[in-house]
Amino acid sequence: MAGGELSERKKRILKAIVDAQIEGGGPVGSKAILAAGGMNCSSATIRNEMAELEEMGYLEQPHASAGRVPSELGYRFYVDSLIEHYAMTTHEIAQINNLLRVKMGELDQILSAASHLASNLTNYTGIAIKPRAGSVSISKFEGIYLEPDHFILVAVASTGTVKSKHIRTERPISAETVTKLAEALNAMIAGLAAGQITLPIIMELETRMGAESGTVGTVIKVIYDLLNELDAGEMQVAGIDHLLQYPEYSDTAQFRELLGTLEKKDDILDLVSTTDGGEGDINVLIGSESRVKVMNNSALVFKPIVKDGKTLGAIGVLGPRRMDYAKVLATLEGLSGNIENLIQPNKQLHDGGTSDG
Amino acid sequence: MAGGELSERKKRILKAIVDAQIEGGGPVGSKAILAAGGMNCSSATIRNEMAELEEMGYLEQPHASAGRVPSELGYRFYVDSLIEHYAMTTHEIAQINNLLRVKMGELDQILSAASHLASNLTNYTGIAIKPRAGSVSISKFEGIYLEPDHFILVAVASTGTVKSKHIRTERPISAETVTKLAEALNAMIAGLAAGQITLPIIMELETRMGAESGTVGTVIKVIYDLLNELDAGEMQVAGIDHLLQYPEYSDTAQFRELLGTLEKKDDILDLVSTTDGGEGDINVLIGSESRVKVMNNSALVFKPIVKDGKTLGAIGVLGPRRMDYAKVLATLEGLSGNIENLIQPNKQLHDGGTSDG
DNA sequence: TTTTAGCACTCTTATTTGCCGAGTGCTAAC
DNA sequence: GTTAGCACTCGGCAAATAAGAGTGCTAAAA
Repeated sequence: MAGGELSERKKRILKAIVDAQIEGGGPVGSKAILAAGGMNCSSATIRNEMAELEEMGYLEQPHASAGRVPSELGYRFYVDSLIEHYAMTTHEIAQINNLLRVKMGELDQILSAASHLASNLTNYTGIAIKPRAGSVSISKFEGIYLEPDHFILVAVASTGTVKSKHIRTERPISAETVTKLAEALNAMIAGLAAGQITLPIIMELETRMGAESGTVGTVIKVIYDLLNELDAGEMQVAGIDHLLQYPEYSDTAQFRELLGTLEKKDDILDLVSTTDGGEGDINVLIGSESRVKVMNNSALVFKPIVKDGKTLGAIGVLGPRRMDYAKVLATLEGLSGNIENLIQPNKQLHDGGTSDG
Repeated sequence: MAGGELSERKKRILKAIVDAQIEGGGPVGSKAILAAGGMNCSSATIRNEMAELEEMGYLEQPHASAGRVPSELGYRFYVDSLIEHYAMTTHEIAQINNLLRVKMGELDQILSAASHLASNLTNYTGIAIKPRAGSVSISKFEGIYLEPDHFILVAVASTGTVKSKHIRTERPISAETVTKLAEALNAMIAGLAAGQITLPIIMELETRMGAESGTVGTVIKVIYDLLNELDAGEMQVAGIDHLLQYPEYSDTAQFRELLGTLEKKDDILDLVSTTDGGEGDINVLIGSESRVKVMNNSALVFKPIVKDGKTLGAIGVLGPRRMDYAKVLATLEGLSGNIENLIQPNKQLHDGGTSDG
């Protein structure tokens, strides 16, 4: 892991192999490395070195007469120690700035736009996530009266997310009752996580509503649902089709499984929600490091979006294990920086007086 | 088209071919039809009939020494005239009832659940759509004050959809101003489609807000965005992975295009929004009938969800051209019936006092 | 001790060839 | 109008062959 255990030449060879892998595809042999340049020795020497690198676990050989391929450990070492800084083109930078500047408003929309952008800039699959969280609460309630038996409950979550639910009552209620209900909820339920809404609180709520307590049961159930939805997180995927351009996804059955995993969302949502490489750092999960078996020859890179120390979301990229890490890392850094600027009210870069959340 | 032009025996042969196609896959020959039963003639006669059916355009021959395959016209005739009623199993019915009964609340969620269900019950891809519409308006506004420079605008659309936007103001405003703004919007903007919000109206709105008119410009812009989002429709896809089990999607490049189309949403959203086979009827688009070229060997079946004569959404199924139309039609009928029950307040089947929208 | 050149060997991939069988269309008899 | 029989066609499969890429090893050179 230290990296010091590899001679300079071994590093150079490993890097050459990973680089070739990233653009090319197939296994790479000793002559190809020589041809790539930067080596002042013969192919025989390179062969010897490669044999040693294989023994150390950095390389693998698909079969006896093929070239070498980096192992998971090889990629890990590359990402940790050999990666070069990728300089985004002005065009790429402009794309990030433009799209996100136009998009304003909800974090959902920003994340969604960001995942599309991540996908298009990198040619892999983009992912936008609102992580699972155990302790989301609702900071503000509001009721919107529509008809005598129909109103809407709007809830602003502690994360800033706004959710609403239609509620139909069995007995007619008035607009005033709805207002009163919202006030009561703000007084009693606001700030509580799902687990903290206890029976005594509900009973007090009913007392407070007095004769109009009929809907309290329904409303509480709706709030539970709301909090659960909020806790459950969200995930959007963009540009899955990009993956099909890479031969590692040409196995239909395997790709189908991956598609299923992406649709089910659970696994990846869990993964991102529970993996934290420290405050807002980029995470790189290579192959089996992700614990999701269908992603064993894929890599997932993601970066949390943090505001005031709270993780509000994450954007990521999913691609083949041999993805262009340098480019992906740079893109995600660029995107997340932009997003965090957008959502930090203090740092707001005003453009035309529009605003955001 | 009339169907009368086909002899009873030709119909039976065509039906046998389509049926075999639906479960089996490959082209079907005269002997296979004979083996399937129901024919009281020899394979030679069947061959003769098939040759005629091919000449009429109902069948096609992939190559000279293969069996026959139904043409688009063949499938069309099958769907229009030969299809048999599919009886859902009690298990299937139960699944529909259960899942949709538990799910309550927003149409979005119901549609989403329905598309998943459609996908799982049919083993094709499920689609949930809120169609594009040119004339969505907002029936009710509400403002939620959060901080001196930060409030939320909540809008209830004429379709029942609730949307919200965070708004940050340049100058501090009070909670009362937010309330007043919402009232003014309800008085002046509610009920108007995007195109109807004219300058005079905006100016009157500013007058009405008097000294606090500073945010009107921002708010109007947000409302425009809101209306555009509402007009643009929405689309969700569930169970794309199912498609990969069918050999017609084994061509990676082609499948990739289809995936792209499903992600872009535009084409299909347009298609569903502009195709109306009359009030709430099921639409069956086979192959090139859909005008979307990547769907040329697919079929799209969808059913609008109608409430009070207004189309609020649609659920559909996308699969290979040789899909099990009988099953798909039955499933969509079952689902849509259930959904419409759920959203018709008059017909509400109460369960435990919870409610829906 | 390290590096290099050379060579035999291995294993994959692509291509060719030949064969089998499914299915047809046609003709002639029923 | 229907059926049996038969020659013919064409795709798919499998074995056989050829080509190539890359390795490991040995022995000589630095």
